[in-house]
Amino acid sequence: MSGMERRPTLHDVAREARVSAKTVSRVLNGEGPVAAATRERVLAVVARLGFRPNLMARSIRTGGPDSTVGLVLPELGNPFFGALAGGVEEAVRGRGLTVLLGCSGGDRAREAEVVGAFLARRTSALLVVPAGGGETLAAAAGAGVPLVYLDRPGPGADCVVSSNRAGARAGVAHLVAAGHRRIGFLGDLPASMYTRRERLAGWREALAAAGLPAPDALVAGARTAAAAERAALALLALPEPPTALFASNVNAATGALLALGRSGRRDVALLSFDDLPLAEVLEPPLSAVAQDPALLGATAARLALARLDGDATPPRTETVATRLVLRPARP
Amino acid sequence: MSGMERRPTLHDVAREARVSAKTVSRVLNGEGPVAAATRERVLAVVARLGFRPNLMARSIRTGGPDSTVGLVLPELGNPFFGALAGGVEEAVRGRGLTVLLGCSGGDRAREAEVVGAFLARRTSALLVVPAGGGETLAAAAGAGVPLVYLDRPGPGADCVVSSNRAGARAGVAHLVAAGHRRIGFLGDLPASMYTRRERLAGWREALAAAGLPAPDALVAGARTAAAAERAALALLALPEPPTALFASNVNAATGALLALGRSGRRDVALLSFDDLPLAEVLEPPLSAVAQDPALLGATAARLALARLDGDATPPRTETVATRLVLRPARP
DNA sequence: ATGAAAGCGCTAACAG
DNA sequence: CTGTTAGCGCTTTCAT
Repeated sequence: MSGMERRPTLHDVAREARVSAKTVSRVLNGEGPVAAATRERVLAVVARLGFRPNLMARSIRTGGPDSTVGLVLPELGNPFFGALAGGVEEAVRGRGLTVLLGCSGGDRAREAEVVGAFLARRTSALLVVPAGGGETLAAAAGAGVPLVYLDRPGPGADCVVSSNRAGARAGVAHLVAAGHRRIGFLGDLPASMYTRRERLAGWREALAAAGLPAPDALVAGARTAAAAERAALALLALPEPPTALFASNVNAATGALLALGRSGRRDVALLSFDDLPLAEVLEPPLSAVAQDPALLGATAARLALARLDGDATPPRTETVATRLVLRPARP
Repeated sequence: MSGMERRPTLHDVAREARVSAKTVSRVLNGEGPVAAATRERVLAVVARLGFRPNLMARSIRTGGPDSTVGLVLPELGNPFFGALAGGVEEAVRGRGLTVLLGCSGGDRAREAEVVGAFLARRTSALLVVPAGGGETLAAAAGAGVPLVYLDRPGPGADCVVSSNRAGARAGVAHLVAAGHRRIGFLGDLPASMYTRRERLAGWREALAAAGLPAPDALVAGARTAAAAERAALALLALPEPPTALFASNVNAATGALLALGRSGRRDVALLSFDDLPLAEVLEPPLSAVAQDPALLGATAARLALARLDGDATPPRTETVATRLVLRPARP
């Protein structure tokens, strides 16, 4: 009964195998010439002792960044960000990198804290859904760490976003094509938010393209589903109410569905930005402008890896296409 | 134009502040007595240089584990696991720990790989939703690293699960109380899965308690929503079809909803295990046995932290309560 | 083909 | 109150 022993080190292996530490190091890294017999012996001891090289010690000595990628998300309850994290993890694993996960809660101070901790770990790259404007991020990451803004743009670094504007335009255009002339916009709050702004612009563009007015009275905002439900009801109570609603995010869509469901109204069309898992089983099925969060994450990872590989071109923005998912009424 | 300079080290700070490295270290760690004037001077230099202590170097020297917690999930697309990760992150942040995130994809080999990488980083604890039986995990974590199984039990370590059986029993009992005598069970695959087994047991218990038979004919399994839809239709086509369905997970619920929706049947009751975001807006609203994934994660983190704090009691299993969310039909 | 010594950035253990 | 020395586990020189 030995209790919990100290983890074996490279030197332990060296001693047992009767070689020098450097030789063990060589075997482990497959570098330099090593006699086949020696290698066998070393490998045997490594296996017997269950030795695992200490990655931190290695990083320290080699001086390079650690084999982690920092990912900072506003929250994880939202499936969108979960899927995004999955995309990052998968894209990064092939390179032997591990994801360090942090939550900002949408708060700049916490974001700064998390980023600080990541930088202290010498993360090799930083992928961040910026909580604020991202100014502090740009400063922090000046230290030669590739930075990629996710989902929303920021200053002085690469950025990956969905085609919010074009997607919204396509969605609203579909409602227009179905004959609607007054289409309400149910947006996020605060109204200054990047994604909300872009999607609202798309709404305007689609209406303008059809020669329709885009009165502010048809624009409402809410942060929660409950608030969105009230906002939707308010829109429908207008003297000239919309005949269709464009819900620019999941909460807005949920609120709109609640409003329509509870008031029993089946004469108002609905289309949402960001697809819902149960959209297909709703009555009527809900059409949506679907994003691809996993691809968003994977793209950001790819961008960061390119920077690690020496890409020194000016910061660029990549746009991930959205897809209009039409779900006709059931027979 | 300096390009990217070397990150400043503790010695750089010491030199600029005209003190020894140890003094800077003391200031940074708030340990030992330091003259106020000296501390100010050091702090000023730290700020000016933008110095951040290298956490890896510190870990190496102190010999203790790294300030990370490894979390291994089967997938991140599933909101359940996203929320779980959020719970872990939040519980662990207070202790200054960061989450290392890995995906096993439900594959034991990949799981072993990820766990190996985490161990090499000297993660201070391991929280794993085990892909297989967890035998390899128990062995790997023997190395004095606290291990907690999440969502499903495993050998030789702590474990946190939902009250699958009692939750399912309560859900089915509710259907029974509503007068149903033939209640179909729509489960996960493979049938040997822990959560499926437990939920099926709950189904049986509820029926037995009411003196009702629990024929195998009423039990069906599926892995995807599409397959669950077919399975549900098959159950409903039975000579003595069920009048209610108990969907034991999200995919099963989705499939059942599709089956009922597409076939236009409104005479079959449905209740699901694991709540759906849009359950409230469905027609009729869907009642569910809700899990609390964030609490599941937080509980696992708490268990692991206790072990880090020296708790050496035998492994224990904590059960996180489920909650029956009844959603009456709308007026 | 192998090894000895030095050192990465930091802190523990002792001075003074 | 502050500094010196040594050394964590590993890799980089530079020898042999």
